[in-house]
Amino acid sequence: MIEFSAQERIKLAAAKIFTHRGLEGARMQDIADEAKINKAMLHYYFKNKQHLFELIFQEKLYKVFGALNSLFSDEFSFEDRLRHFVAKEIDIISEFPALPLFILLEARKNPGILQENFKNFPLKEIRIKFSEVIKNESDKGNIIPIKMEELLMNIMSLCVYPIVAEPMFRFVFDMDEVAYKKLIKLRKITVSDMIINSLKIK
Amino acid sequence: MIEFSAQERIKLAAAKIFTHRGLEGARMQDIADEAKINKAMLHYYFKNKQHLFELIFQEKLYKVFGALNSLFSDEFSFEDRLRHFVAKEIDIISEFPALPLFILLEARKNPGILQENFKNFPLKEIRIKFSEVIKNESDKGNIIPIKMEELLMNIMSLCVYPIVAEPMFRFVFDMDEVAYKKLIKLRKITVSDMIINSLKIK
DNA sequence: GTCTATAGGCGGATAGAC
DNA sequence: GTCTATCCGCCTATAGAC
Repeated sequence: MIEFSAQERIKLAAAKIFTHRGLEGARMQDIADEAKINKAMLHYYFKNKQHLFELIFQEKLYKVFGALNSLFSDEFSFEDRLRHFVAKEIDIISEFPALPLFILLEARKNPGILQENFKNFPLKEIRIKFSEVIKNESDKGNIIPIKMEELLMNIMSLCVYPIVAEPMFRFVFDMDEVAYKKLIKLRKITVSDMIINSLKIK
Repeated sequence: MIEFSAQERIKLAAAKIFTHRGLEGARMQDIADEAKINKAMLHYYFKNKQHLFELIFQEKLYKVFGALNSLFSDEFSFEDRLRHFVAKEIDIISEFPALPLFILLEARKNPGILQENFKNFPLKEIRIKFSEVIKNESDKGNIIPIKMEELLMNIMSLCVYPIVAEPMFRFVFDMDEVAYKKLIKLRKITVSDMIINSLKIK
């Protein structure tokens, strides 16, 4: 069992509380309890609640978007890279199921927050690269032509939403946690299959 | 222009503020302002914040699930009903884009809330009916066999997530609001096509 | 670095006049 | 039914002892 420093424990605790309850819903006392630390110490290590929040927000944002890079590799076929991306995205979101919810809620409350926390990330390059990859594959006759936006949106939706919406789907389907986790794991295959199938030339 | 009573204005305002900011993020003052009414009047018409919140929550929940019924009609083909359901779901969510976010956030904070607010809704019957419909179609050789859970999850994900995640996708794709709305509208067709295509027997 | 005690403000709720 | 004034508790933040 690795020991974490106070600072690390606070960050882990803050990530958990903020992602589950949002900025307003989170209580500094709850973060302190979770970190097994005195409430005053939060203000010693991090100036204030807003400050701590922004730090966590930025870190999580980078993590979610970082997975996009697995779409660009020369070693593997386009199909393999898609399968890999789907599996990775499902793993990342499964680790923090409330994370997209948290990011989206904050982005709706504060429309500029994505820009502010994302200045150095090469989004434009990723867009261009991914468009090129798709164009390449369709020029070679491997897949139908499709807009980068539509494809990415479909993949993300099929991967992310079932995890984010676990409480709702489990309620609708009357499933227990174990059965649901199994279903999500299975989706690494079924979602990949569905996406790849939709790209096949008829 | 129709005039709304104070009570109606409060409910509309509360729906807007709660769905955008969540229970703790919402300010009674903001709801009052939005309803063009005095803050004290909120407590005259509705006992307190919690009370008002639960009312709105329940109403919205019924609306989201009500759409499921369009999957069962004798007049239309299975394919047509799927197309209709997709279009309806996209319309409902577009009207209140933050609604699923709000429901999911609250469901994570308070796991029992769905049960509590949903006692009289015939979820079990809907599950059974939908399974039967699918079984029927696959027995007739119209579609591949598929689990009710998987199909519904795919449809909901492809419809709901792009609307819920508008701030994020617009940021990633660098799109303005008009272009994004157009893209979503187009999805009534593309999502239906994708779903129906995935059910086709090869 | 850690903790206790407390300041200070925000926001939900209510009293009471009209 | 409507509004103003005000109360009060909760929660962030800080002062200050150790």
